[in-house]
Amino acid sequence: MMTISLEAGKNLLARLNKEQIAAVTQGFGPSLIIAGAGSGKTTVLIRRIVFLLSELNQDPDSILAVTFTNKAAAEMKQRIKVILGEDITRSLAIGTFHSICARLLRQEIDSYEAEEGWRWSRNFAIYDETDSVNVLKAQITALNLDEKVFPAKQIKHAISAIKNDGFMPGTYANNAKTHRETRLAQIYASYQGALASNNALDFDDLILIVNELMSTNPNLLHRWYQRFRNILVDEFQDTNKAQYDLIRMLAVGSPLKKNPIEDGRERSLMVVGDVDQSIYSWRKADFRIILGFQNDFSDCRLIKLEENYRSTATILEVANSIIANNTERLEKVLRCNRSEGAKGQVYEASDEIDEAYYVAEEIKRLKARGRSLSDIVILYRTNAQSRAIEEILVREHIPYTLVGGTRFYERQEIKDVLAYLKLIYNEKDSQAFLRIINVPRRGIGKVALERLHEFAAQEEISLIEACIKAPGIAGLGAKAQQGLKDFGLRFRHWQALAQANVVSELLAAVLKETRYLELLEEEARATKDELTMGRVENIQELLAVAKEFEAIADEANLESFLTRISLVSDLDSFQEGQSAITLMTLHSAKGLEFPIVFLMGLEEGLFPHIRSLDSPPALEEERRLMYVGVTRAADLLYMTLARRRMFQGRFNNGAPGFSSNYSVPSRFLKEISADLIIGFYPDAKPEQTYSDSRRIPNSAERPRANGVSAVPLGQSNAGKAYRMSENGAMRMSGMTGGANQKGDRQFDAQAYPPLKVGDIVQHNKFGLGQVVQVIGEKNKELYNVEFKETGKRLLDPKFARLTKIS
DNA sequence: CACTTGTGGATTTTT
DNA sequence: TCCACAAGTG
Repeated sequence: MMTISLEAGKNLLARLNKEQIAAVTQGFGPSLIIAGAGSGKTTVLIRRIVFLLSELNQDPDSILAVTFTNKAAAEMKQRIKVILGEDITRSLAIGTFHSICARLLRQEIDSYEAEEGWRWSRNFAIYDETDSVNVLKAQITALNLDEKVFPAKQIKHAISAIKNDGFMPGTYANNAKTHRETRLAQIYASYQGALASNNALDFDDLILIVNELMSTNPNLLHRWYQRFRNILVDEFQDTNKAQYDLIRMLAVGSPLKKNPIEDGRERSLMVVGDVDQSIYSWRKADFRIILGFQNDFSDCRLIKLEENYRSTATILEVANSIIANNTERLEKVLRCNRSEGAKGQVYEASDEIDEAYYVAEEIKRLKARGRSLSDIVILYRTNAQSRAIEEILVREHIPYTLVGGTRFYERQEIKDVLAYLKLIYNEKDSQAFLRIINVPRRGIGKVALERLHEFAAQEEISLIEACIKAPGIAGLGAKAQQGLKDFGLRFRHWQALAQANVVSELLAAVLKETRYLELLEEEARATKDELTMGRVENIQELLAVAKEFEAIADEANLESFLTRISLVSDLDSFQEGQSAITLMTLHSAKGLEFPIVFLMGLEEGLFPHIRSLDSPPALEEERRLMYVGVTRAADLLYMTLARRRMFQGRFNNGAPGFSSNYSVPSRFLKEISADLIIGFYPDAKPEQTYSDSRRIPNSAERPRANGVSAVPLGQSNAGKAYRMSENGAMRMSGMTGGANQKGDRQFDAQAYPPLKVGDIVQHNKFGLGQVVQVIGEKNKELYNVEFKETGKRLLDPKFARLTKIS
């Protein structure tokens, strides 16, 4: 390893400023790096790792580097590999909290037993949002609770929050105060028990269980404490309590707070973050952790990277003038390294179609002026906004890559096929079982499944065993009996195959023997259905993914394949440099940089989002999101808004929180000094629009996406078609047919008695509640009602039947 | 059991 | 608008 230092050492400090050098070359101990947007923190992190290895003589496997996305981890590894070579890079632990914890649990979970006696084994499944919500639904029903009062999705979010705060079911139950908290504790416990019986963990468990292991098992903690002597955490402002507890335990070797980092050996802990870019509080990230870090580690070094190398002076000033309106900040000034640059360009469109046309026209002009399409990104607050711009981009023949939205691994056909692999890997995974037991059709319906469950419970055998013995189940049709038995035996055969074959071969065998792909191909040929054709392609793509995985993975087995795909996001497969513009949400854009940025939908109620308007901290988070968006831009910044926006099939009126047909420009626009932007005249009506003479015709006359035919009318509600593009990112290539624009719909102003704050009301689902807020005016108001059972809810009196009491 | 039709209800961000 | 799920039909 000594050979590294000369070559690497020389370049290690090249082109770094004083603070960056200080961060890279500091000695051991704890440090906090406050890194403003565009201040080169990734470079610092990478060089710091190289410095630890080559100059401070640290072992590669003493390094733990936590990134926010898998993509960031992959990039970091790639750049280190170039400097230090493959062997060393391979032994570095670089990844997200979730992937690192998953890997650790594959080793350690056998020694974990919950208070309640639940256990998991190393082949645990990782449940995604859908799986978790389904389990939760079943539990809520089993507890005889009303799904209307306890909506599974909302409960999932609540449990997630509890887990991210580090509470196990028992602890939470003991601390439950309100009636609802007691109920929640009950649901939490039965949910967790159900996960255990499926040998499954959800995303949050990955971190929570590692925490439990570490804090209850001193030997185990000590082992990992000995190993990870150099810890680096990126995007530290978006760390939650559970994650921070874990880091602190690993750093100090004890679950108790305030221990010094000392064990007679050299250790370091470097966290890097920017309070102004904290945008994940809804995932229980807490930027106050970064503020408290110096207290927890009193000998902490503080280094501020305040030199911005990315953006023009104007763009930085725009960002600064916006973020200056926040109160909860850590003092920091971004110094600019570039010239003034062009002013921010604002366009007030008449509606979202006009807005999209403006962006498309501008992109064409930029291209004509020699800009590459890959230099351009379009950012928006909500995924739903992508639809309007996509349609125009397709129409104008501007290629684009969509990041987010419906992800590859969430598509039906992919989930189906993967469910086979998951079940083969973890036989207890009932979600996987339910998904595929009748896919393809085996003549097994609801009744047959109930019988099967009863039988399995009665005989105390697994569902798979029960399948094999299905001919012995009374009251089951011959078709179902045979179907179940065949499936059970076939399944055992696949399990045997899995022992001796690589993933792609196993996958191919499953596809062949189930005839899944064959049936799909037949259907595609027969119907010429775009959607089905896309599905066939997606499955072929999955096979390619498996093969690629085998080629590059360190351990190319089923276990690491499944772990990996459970934790990847759409963003992770996004590659820069393609000849296409990029579309994504502001959240996805964190950590990325583009020469040209379009921020769309700058309207009150959309951005800042309606759900944030009545909460000052939430509003500050929206502002940070705006700050993140602006600071993605290096050269040019565009901001657009639509005076009228089609929302759920109608214009703003009637949509929650909008009190008029016309939207109000985002307050963030008003916070920008007027001399930094052009095109924004808060009171003027837009004069010329791009779409006046070419409003989108209805779908029948619309141009076809990429030359393929649109979805036939009858299929319009069957879903969306997606196709893979060359780089593995998704592109929407089908259009939902049958849509026609009816224009503005009239409301008959219904006669309902207006309510005011303080009124007590009765709702037939939610029970008694009190109006705490009235939003909007006249016949369009909405009521924020606090219910005894369910808490606050925003209700539209046009839909919700509210009866005034008293 | 599989498929069609109808209705009600919902709307942020994602590892 | 559009999606999920319930109810109804072959």
